[in-house]
Amino acid sequence: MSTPARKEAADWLTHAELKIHDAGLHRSTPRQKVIDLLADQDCAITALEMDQRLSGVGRATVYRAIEQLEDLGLVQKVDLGKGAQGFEKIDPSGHHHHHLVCEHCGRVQSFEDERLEKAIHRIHRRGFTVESHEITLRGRCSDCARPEPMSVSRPAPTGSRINAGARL
Amino acid sequence: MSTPARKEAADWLTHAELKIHDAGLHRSTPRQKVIDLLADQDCAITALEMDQRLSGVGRATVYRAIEQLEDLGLVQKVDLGKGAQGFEKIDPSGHHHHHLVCEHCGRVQSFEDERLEKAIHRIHRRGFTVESHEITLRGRCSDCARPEPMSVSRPAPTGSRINAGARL
DNA sequence: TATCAGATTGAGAATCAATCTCAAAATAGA
DNA sequence: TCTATTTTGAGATTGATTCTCAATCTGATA
Ligand SMILES: [Zn+2]
Ligand SMILES: [Zn+2]
Ligand SMILES: [Zn+2]
Ligand SMILES: [Zn+2]
Repeated sequence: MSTPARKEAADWLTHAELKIHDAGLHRSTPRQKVIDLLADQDCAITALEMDQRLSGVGRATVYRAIEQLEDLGLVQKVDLGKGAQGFEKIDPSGHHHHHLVCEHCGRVQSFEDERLEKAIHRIHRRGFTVESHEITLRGRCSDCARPEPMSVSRPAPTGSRINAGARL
Repeated sequence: MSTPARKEAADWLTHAELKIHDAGLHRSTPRQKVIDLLADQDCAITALEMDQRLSGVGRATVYRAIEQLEDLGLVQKVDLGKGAQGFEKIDPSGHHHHHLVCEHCGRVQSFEDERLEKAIHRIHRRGFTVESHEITLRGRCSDCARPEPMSVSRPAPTGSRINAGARL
């Protein structure tokens, strides 16, 4: 397939590999696996999930690679709620999305909103150089509509916590 | 003093105590200390910091109280960067601020922007009920202006990681 | 005020993510 | 090929958060 998303992923991969090389880093198999996995994702993935999915790559290497990619401006951390941290690639074109997180089941959706981006870019505070921004909308997805019956515990719905980019 | 901030703090405290009571929770000294401490803060404070500042209150109680207050919609978690989680009170009036986080030293400033709020409120996605939002701008504070000389390590500036509401 | 069911507490253990260590292995360039 | 550098990963360590559960406290009622 050759959806725009797939093209963007390829762009990012090329761009990432170039920057890695320029930084004088070696081209090692374990790190490359981490990069390839990130290139495949449309949205955030946690470090631990990467570690689980990548056989033949040590935990330390996963965390190290993520940190290097962060330093090179190739990936960014995103807050997935409930204290979970995820990482997703930063597209060189600047194209990006933000997140809707269901407080109840933890499901994550992505969204884009041009008006919001404009408002963000208009913000300037003296003495502070803004380099990036993160926006998270919290609430309830359709599966978890309120009002919740006054049950004691919260039987969280099943399913992946991260739902790749349904562009609504 | 009786600044607007101080008044808001008092409002929150009253509101919080009422909600605690309505929820059928007892009025215990340890939990009250947690609530009082939160009422005093203008911006986010970490759970561990609360634990350190509160003598005569067990760690478990601090975390428990925070969770209860979260469930009652009285406090919210905020991402302070570097994986640090903070908590701050939610004013019943809906008045709130967002955060600027220095990627280099971790300093946190708060800001308000009406235009941004308007843009946020205009966002609607079918099947998702937005209940709250979190916005974080990342970058460099004046003390940590780029470009950073190609030093090996990062000598983070000293000082508190959280800088209360300088409304710029 | 006495009583008691239910709420609350906290010391310490347990869990879980993330970081660190360092000897061994892999890489890039000469 | 040779070697200086970079990279790796198993396991130990750290640090934050959660859990456990017997002892204590509270609020409501008699
Ligand atoms: Zn995403
Ligand atoms: Zn944006
Ligand atoms: Zn704040
Ligand atoms: Zn807002």
